[in-house]
This record gives sequence, C-alpha cells and structure tokens, in this order.
Amino acid sequence: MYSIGEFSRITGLSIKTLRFYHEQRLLVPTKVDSGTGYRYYAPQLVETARIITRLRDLDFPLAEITSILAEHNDDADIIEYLERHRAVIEDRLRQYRSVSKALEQIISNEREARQTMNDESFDVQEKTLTPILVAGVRMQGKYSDCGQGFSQIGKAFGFRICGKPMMLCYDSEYRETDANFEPCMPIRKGESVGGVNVRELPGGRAVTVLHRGPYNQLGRSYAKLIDYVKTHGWTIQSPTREVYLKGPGMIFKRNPEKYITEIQMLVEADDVKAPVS
Amino acid sequence: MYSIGEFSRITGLSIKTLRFYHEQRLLVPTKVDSGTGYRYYAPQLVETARIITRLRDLDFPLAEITSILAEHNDDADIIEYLERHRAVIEDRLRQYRSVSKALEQIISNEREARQTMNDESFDVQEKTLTPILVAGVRMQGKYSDCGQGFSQIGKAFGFRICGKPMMLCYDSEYRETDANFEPCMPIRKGESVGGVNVRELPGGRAVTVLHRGPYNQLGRSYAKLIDYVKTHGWTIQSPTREVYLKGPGMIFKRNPEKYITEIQMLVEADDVKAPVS
DNA sequence: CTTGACTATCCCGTTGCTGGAGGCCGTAAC
DNA sequence: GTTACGGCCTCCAGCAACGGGATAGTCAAG
Repeated sequence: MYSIGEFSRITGLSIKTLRFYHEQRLLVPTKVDSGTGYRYYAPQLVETARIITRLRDLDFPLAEITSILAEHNDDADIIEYLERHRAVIEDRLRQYRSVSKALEQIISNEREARQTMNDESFDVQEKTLTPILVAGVRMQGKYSDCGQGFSQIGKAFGFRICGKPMMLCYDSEYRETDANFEPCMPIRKGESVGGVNVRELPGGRAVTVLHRGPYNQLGRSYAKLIDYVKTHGWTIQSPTREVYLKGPGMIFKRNPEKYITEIQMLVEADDVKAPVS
Repeated sequence: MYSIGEFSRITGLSIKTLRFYHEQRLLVPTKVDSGTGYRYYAPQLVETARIITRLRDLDFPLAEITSILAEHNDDADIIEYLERHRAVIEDRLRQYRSVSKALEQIISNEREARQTMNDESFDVQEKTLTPILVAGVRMQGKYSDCGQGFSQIGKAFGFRICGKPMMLCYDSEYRETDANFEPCMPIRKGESVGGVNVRELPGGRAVTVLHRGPYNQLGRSYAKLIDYVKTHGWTIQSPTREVYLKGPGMIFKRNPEKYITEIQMLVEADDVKAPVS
C-alpha cells in the first residue's frame, strides 16, 4: 500500500490530480482511512494509473476513460472508442489547419505589401508584364459592386487563387454608373465555370504607378500615367488594370488613406511616330 | 442605437455573449440606461463586433483581442500578434498530429491482428518468406530482457519501423539464462548505428505456426513445429524467429492468454534424403 | 514535546461562454 | 383589472481538468 505522495512519485500524477481522479471515481484508492481520511493505493493500481496516463496522452476525456476502464481490458475491445476519438481529433486538426492557413495568408499578405512599400516608389514606372492566368467576372454597373464579383470568384476557385485581386477597366472614360469592368484574381489553374471566366491576360510593355489613398482619388494617379504615356507618344491598350495591393484588411477595415493600388496600362510603343511634345 | 437584441441579430453574437463581452470590457455598449440597465449599441460598434468575430474565428483569446483593439487599427500593425498566435496554433497542430498518428498506429495494429486471427489457423503452415530488412540488437542473457533491445531500436529508428517486433533465437536448445538472441524490428531503410545492427534477413522456404497464449508456453508450439519438420526430414536453419503479432497492448497490458506469436523456421528441404518416418 | 514532512478539505481561478431562476417594464388581449 | 407575452436585467451554476493557496489534522523522528 502506497500513500498518496508515494503513489504520485511512482505514477507521475500530481497529488492534486490523484485526489481529483478519486473524486471523479476514475482511480479510487484501495483504502481510505476512515479516521484521518488518508488515501492508500495498492500496487495493482499503478497499472491502472499507467493506462489512464496513456489514454490521457491520447487526449481522451476523463469520462470516456472511466467507461473504458469499467468495461474493457484489452486494446482490441476499445477500437471503436479509438476510432470515434480519432474522428474528434481529426476534426480539431482540420480546424486548426484552416486557422493556421488563414493566419499565414494574412501575414504573408501584409509582408508582401510592406515589401512593396519599401521597394517601390510612387513614380511612374515602365515594366514588362508577364502573361498571367486569371479568373474574372465581367460586370456592368457601379465600380463599388465589384465585391460581389470577387466573392463569386473566391467561392469558385478558393485555394487556387495565387495573387492579389485586380480589376480590368474596359471604359476609355470614367463612368460613375454603367461602367464596364471585370474583377478578377490570378489563379494557378482552372476552367471557366458558370459566370466565371478563366483566361490568360497578355503580357508586354506597360507603364504603372502606385496609388496611395482612397479609391475615389484614383483619378490623380490616372492623370500621372496618361500624361506620361502621352509625352512618349504611346497608345494605351484596353483594358487597363488596377491591382489592389493593399485594400481593406482581412481583419481591420483599415484607413483608406493607407490603401495602395497599382494601376497598369499596357502600351504600344509606336516607334514609327515621333513622341509628341 | 440598437438594443442588445437588435445588435445581436445584426452581429450574429448571442445576447449572452454580448453581455459577457461587456463585462470583459471587450465590447462596451455606447450607452447604458442608468434606470433600467438596458444596453444600447451605436452602429459603429457593428464594425468592432465584426473585427472581434474575425479574430475569434482565428482562435485569438479574448484578452489578446482586447489589447489588439485598444492599441491598433490596421492589419499591418498586428503582424507580431498574428505571428505569435500562429506559433501557438502550430504547436497545438503538432500535438494533435502526433496524437492522431498514435491513434492510427494502435488502430491499425489491432485491425491487422484481428485479420490475422480470422485468416490464419493455428496449424503448422508452409510458407515462403521474403527477405526483409531489419534493425536488431544482439543480446545475451534472459529472454525477458529483450524489452530493452526493443526500446533501443525504437529510439534509434522510430518512425522508420514498418512491421511487428520479432526475435531471432540463435540457441538450438532452450536456455533459461545466458540465452543468445536478438530482438529486431522490420524497418524501411537505415544504416547500422552504435549497437543497433541493420541487415537483411534472408527469405526462403519456411514452416510457421501461430501460438496463442503466454510466452512461457511457447514450448508446445515449438514442439509442433519441430515434429512437423522432422516428419519431412528437413533441416532447421538457425536462427529461428518469433514474430510478436499480438503481445501486451499499447494501452492495456492485455491478458497473456490472448497473446499471439508466430514462430518461423527456415528449413532446408534436403531432397536427397527420404523423409524419416 | 517539538519539528518538519505529509495529508486532508474547501474554495477560487482558469477559458468562453450557455442555461436557468427570478425580477422589472411596457404593451396588448381578454 | 388582470393576465400573458416579449424583451431586458442581474446573479448563480456549470462545463474540463486540473493548479494554487489557506487552514487544519497526522505521522515519524529526534
């Protein structure tokens, strides 16, 4: 017969835990001194304690352990318990996996944006865009409705999305209503499905500018770009693109003054014509 | 201003939860009627509630959310929080993964054993063994000490183990003490390291028998096998093998009467000699 | 007899809520 | 007038699996 302290040292279970297990009738001492209330454990209980710790290590709830101990004494008998429990664990695993993925998404998003901030200036730049596969939804109406398009793409392509959301603008002038545009997302792979159109955007020579601030002030940056293109005597190819590098955050809505958008225009460098002054 | 019920329907947070968040100073109503104690929420708080649910979905503890809300208002500012939290999540993920793996191990173990039970009889069988890569520890002493050998192998090769534990017996007679044997485990790949010897066991023609019961009664099954070999006039090749198909369980020690061991003896079918009657 | 190690019970705190009891208030129906 | 109902309030309990701490009784040795 061991005292609770001895039994604790033998089994590695704390005294508190042993008392708690006693209260829960999970591991009842062989004898309790009726005078002093002292608990005494027989050596056979060491084995029971070992089983309990094994099952606890496997994250079984105490109630389940109690019933397992009461009814079974062979691994083969408890396969059903193990299976059921594994399903529970797998469930939590799935949950945590998706949380972890979401966290990673947000972090890398912000990291990237931070990089862009450091690396790039807010002047007009000339770039060569590479062709890119996108899924898009052609829409007509107000620009502010593009959110619906994005959520439609998100639902259809989810994890295949591999870049920042962007919008193609087919109008050559600014339109408050009845605008002709196409929210789209870069994807890894995929086929067009009901309403969502998959295709490759062409690459080529382009001029770009970073715009910082709310979307209703995009006009200024457009002006910068158009001026630049004009002075070089180039021709803008429709559609122009807006890439939303930093918009409303995943968590905070974020201050619109911090939004960062890249405007891209593919240009045709018409070498025959001379630059217009 | 919304009443708590309205606000609950808008945000999807239960009334109880809203009261709790108030108590925790996480989401404090704009105004509390001093007479009735009624809580009233301003429309801006809808956004705050959205942020809270977002962070809760990411499994942030309430205390952390409180401090995030108090100090920040942009995703970029809370990257450190996100990172730290992701570490926590990854930790739990690792834990659950290992639990899930252990559960799977136990389950498949018992499944396999159950299969063996159904498929095989307890009569002597002739088989052709295929060569198999094992890690073993040569030992001298009492058979009951083989556990140490197994744990040594387990430590060295862990996840590369791919089969049931077995023992090679090099003695041609039974020895209580000073026996010459080698606990070993099938592995997928590996090199010999300090004390643990990796090599391929040869395949070939063999006779086997399943033994059910405690190890100290293995003698009976050995007798069966040896009789069988003798009647065919074959020669037993050393070492003989014991495969512990079902020994003490992973959780319960299990009743030794349920232990199942396969004894394997490679034989040389000496076709020149005629069978001994 | 004292000292120090050991043990006992009881209560609280953890996390993020949910459920229930009991009570206040105002409105509508009978 | 009263009863019912709906919405709100506060306070208390409970979940899981213990750990911490207070206070008091017990055991064996010196």
